[in-house]
Formats: sequence, C-alpha cells, structure tokens
Amino acid sequence: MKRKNCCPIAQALGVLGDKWSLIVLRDVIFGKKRHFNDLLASPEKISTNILSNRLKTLQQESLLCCSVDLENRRSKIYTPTEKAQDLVPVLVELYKWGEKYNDEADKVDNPSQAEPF
Amino acid sequence: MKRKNCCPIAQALGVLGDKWSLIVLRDVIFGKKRHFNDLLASPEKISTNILSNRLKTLQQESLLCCSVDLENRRSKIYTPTEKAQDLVPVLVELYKWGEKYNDEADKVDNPSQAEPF
DNA sequence: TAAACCACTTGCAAAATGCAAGCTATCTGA
DNA sequence: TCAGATAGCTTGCATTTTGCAAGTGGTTTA
Repeated sequence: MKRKNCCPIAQALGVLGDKWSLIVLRDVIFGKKRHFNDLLASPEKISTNILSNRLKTLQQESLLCCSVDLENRRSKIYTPTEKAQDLVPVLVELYKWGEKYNDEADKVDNPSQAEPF
Repeated sequence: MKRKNCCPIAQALGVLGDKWSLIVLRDVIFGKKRHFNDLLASPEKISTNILSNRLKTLQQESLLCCSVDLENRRSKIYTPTEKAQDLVPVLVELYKWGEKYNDEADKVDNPSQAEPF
C-alpha cells in the first residue's frame, strides 16, 4: 500500500502495516536470523509463500539486502540495512507496550518466558 | 489475530498489526478526532465498514471507549484509553522513521507539508 | 414534517493470507 | 557417481480481509 502525500506515520505503515513485515524484521534485527528456514521457524508460523513475498518487498523497500552464502551456495543471507536498523526504537517501544499490556494471560499460564521469539 | 505465549512485539502486532488500527489511533490521539465522520475524513480514506469494524475491535481491546454525545444524541464520542495513550512513543518513533525515510518523493512533488493528517 | 445528518450495515468484488504440495539447484554420504 | 537430503522458493486453491457503493434507522434541524 503506497501512501503518498500523507503523514509520516501513514507512510511508515504503508511499508510496515501488515501482519508479517515487522515480525520478519524483528527476527532479522534482534534474532540475528539470516536464512529463510530460520525465519520460517519462528513461533508465529509464517508460511513459505508469505515469507518469500515479504522478503521480496522488504528488499524492494531497501530494508533487507540479500546475498549468496559463499560457503554454501544454495543458501541466501538476508541482512538488515541501516534503514531497517533504524526501526529498533519502533520495535523497542512496541516491545515495551506489548509487555505492559498484553502479557497478563501468559504470565498466569506460563510464568517463565524462556524464549521471547 | 491472537498471539498467545509469544514475544511482546508479536502480541502488540496481534492488536495493531493491520492497515488501519494505528491510523485510527493516530487520529484519535494526535488529531483529537472523536466522531465517526471525523475519522472517515482522514486523507487515507478508510471505508465505513472497516472503520466501524476497527472501532469495535479497538473497544474490545480496551484501546477506545465510546460514549453518547449528550448534546447531540445521534453522535457518539470515541476517546482513547490510557492503554492507547501509552502508544504515543510507538507512534512518535514511527513518525520519526517515516519522516527520515519515506518523505523524499513527496518533498519533491509537494514541498509544503500543510496537513500532516 | 420533510430534509439532512450521523453512525452504521449489507452485498458483492478484489486482494491478501494460509495451507499443502511440488520444484530446482546445491550439497552430502555411501 | 548418484541417491537422498537440504535450502529456498513457486503453484494451486480455500479462506479471510479489505474496498466500494448503496441502503438503513434513529436524531435533529429548518
């Protein structure tokens, strides 16, 4: 969804405002995940076609860059760009908010948060 | 999308990770918009059924509360809760990021940013 | 009391998502 | 060398979400 001539929040959401983009970026930025299968393995269970599509659009938006693993040529390496790294404050604030408001049910069921993602 | 037993970012995105929720919250929090028609009038052009649906789910998630305008009983007033106000840092970081990276095309076409939203 | 207003709801088409299976190139072990 | 295994997709199809236009039912204003 392109949003031209509108506020920066809407423009940011034009790139990030879907169910999966920020999950993928979280894993690449904080989880240091670099390979397709690593990203597939996240507990949120993205499907292969969606992940493939998201990796494509995130490259188009200059949020990820893709290179071939020289030691294993069937493998591709996805790395976050500076533009993606600059989303860290957004992700941190989302994390804090999620932690403050949306953890109550889990804390009862599952007090130990072994793996955040 | 409910996301249980997973990281706070995914939980936050379970509520906010769609195309419209954060736009509506932006307008209610920063734009001080309180009425259905005010929210409809935003430049992003949300449609009536989606807005209606989003207002419902945001109430269910305790992000908005709804009351009848006592001076005009056909009108409803939507106000942000504290939980919604606590999204200000998220919106601010999104704004900064959007401003930094997604304004280039607009600056050329439309240098004066009269109405941010 | 007719017209306008506000907040929806409904119907239907289009797009996005979810799931399973398959495909191609590369690599690994016997 | 060649049968698997592996990595990163693509395809097909069902389901869900979104988008658009039109209509509805109280409320209020002229």
